[in-house]
Amino acid sequence: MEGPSLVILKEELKHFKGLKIIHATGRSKIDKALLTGQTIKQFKSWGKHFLIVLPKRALRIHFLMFGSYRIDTTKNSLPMLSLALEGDHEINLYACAIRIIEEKLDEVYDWSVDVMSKKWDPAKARKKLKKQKDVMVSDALLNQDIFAGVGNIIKNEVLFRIMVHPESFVHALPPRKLTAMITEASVYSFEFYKWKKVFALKKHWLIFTKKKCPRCKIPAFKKYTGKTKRRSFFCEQCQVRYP
DNA sequence: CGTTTTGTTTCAGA
DNA sequence: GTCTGAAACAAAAC
Repeated sequence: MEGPSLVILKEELKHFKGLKIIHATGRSKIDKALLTGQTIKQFKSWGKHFLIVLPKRALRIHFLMFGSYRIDTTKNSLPMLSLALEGDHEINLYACAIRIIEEKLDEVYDWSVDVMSKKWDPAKARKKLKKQKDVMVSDALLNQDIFAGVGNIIKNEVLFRIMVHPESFVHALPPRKLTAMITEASVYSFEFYKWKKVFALKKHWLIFTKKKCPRCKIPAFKKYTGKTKRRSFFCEQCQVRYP
């Protein structure tokens, strides 16, 4: 689940702010006794981390690849965590990694790294990218310390939009391409968010899972690229490879 | 029905 | 120390 999906979840849950947790169950090994009786102060997100803020601590939910949730309803599988709230509400979290954060969130998270945050700082991303030696752009975009929230779909779409080959090296990008990559990581995340909300995400994919290039129509490539070895879809003709 | 995947952490071994 | 590959985790689409 990529960053924009968590922004949507935050919106879906905003009316539960201020409600007390009556009961917590599920397969997660966290100490659920720490949660009962606590009031939900806020829902936040940092990249792919979904945060349920309680008075003294926070719950950190990571949905990984296959995580999902249900609000006021259930799935057939066992939830990793189920929160029964006041007013007969419930939040069910499935196939996710859950941790309790005892530290202050501002000490744990640099909000300016989140591409969808109001505090997103492209100049900081650029500085970090300048330090990346022998790193391919397809790995750099997935680096959560630089582009928190960007996942494999966003990576592919950003690289197609800026017409850069996924196996290009960061240090070889011309300055304007580097700027475009940083800008588009944030811009496309907001478009992902907008389309996902109206269930029209796939419809707008230009290259991800596509068989041919929408621009020049030649067959698209699929390759597991970089150290992260994640799927990259690209056009060998349109997307320039910077060595 | 086996394979694949919107992801990350952990750990053994080099 | 530091890097890397594999395993672990989990669920549903194809």
